[in-house]
Amino acid sequence: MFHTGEQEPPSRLRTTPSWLLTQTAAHASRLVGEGFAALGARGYHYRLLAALDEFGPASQADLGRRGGIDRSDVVATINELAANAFVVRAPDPTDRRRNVITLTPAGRAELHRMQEALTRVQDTLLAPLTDTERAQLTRLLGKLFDHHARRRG
Amino acid sequence: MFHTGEQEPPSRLRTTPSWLLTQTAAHASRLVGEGFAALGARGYHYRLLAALDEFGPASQADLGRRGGIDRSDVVATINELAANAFVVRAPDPTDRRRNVITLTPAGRAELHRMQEALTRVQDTLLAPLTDTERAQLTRLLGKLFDHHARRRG
DNA sequence: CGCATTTCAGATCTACTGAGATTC
DNA sequence: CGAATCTCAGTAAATCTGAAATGC
Repeated sequence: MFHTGEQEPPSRLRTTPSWLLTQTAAHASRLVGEGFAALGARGYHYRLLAALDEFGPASQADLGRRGGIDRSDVVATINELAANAFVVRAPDPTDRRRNVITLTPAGRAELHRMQEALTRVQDTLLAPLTDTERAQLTRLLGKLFDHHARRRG
Repeated sequence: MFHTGEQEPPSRLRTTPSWLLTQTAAHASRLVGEGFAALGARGYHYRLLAALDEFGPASQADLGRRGGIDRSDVVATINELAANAFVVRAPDPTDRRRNVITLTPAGRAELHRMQEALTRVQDTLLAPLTDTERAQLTRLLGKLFDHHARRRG
């Protein structure tokens, strides 16, 4: 991104944590996105498949809450996953407003492929960090995630 | 985001650093974006103003490299900044392919407003971390940023 | 009635690609 | 000629809003 040599990167930008987080994260997102794109998938697919794998069948609204995806985007993503037979969408007999989304074996296989892609990206991304630093980073991010993920978006 | 109570957040997602980074970062980006939006500005504006403030007048191509913004998006962003008289775009007499972009006093004032907004967001974002942890996080992110920012996007 | 769920249409921001015109 | 610069048009992914239809 920044050209080779001649200029140092912006020092003020480098000392602003939220900015660093945003920037580094943008980079991480891009790498993760590329990893998923190689499978013809996207982040939304992973989040929904992972949520289904962990919590079992759920309504679309619940999936959205668990995966942090807007109700509106869940619809489109489930459409795509269902078109690939990675999930099944069936009306909930106990509440006819809802659809029950169920992970299929093919969907679980797809999830595993995506997880492997994620692991590979990890190695690239965290290359400059030692094992200790990686653990530190995971802990700090987990703390931030726990704090923010459940109170307002 | 995740509903109050009843279910723990996805544990597998919580132990994947690149995923945590992506997710937490998405949240940070949203917060930062909201902070900027309150000023009628966006991240691109901040990046370009900050780069100009630190390095002085530059061509659009250089600004793009320094701020990690695509050549194409620099054009549109400079258009907007120039429309608000935050920067001046003038042809480079020594190289007629280039425009020289210069920060105006109004642009510097705008940058300061954006920096204050960023500081406020910081406090919200890093609320769950101690001072030591904040320093740790900044160091780790800086390391990642340094490693990745200058070799391919 | 109020509320939740699903769905669609549309908007924004960041990021990237491709192509063309100009100039070095 | 090859390379860099600026510009425009268009695409993609993630996120969110508003409104409508349906059912609790």
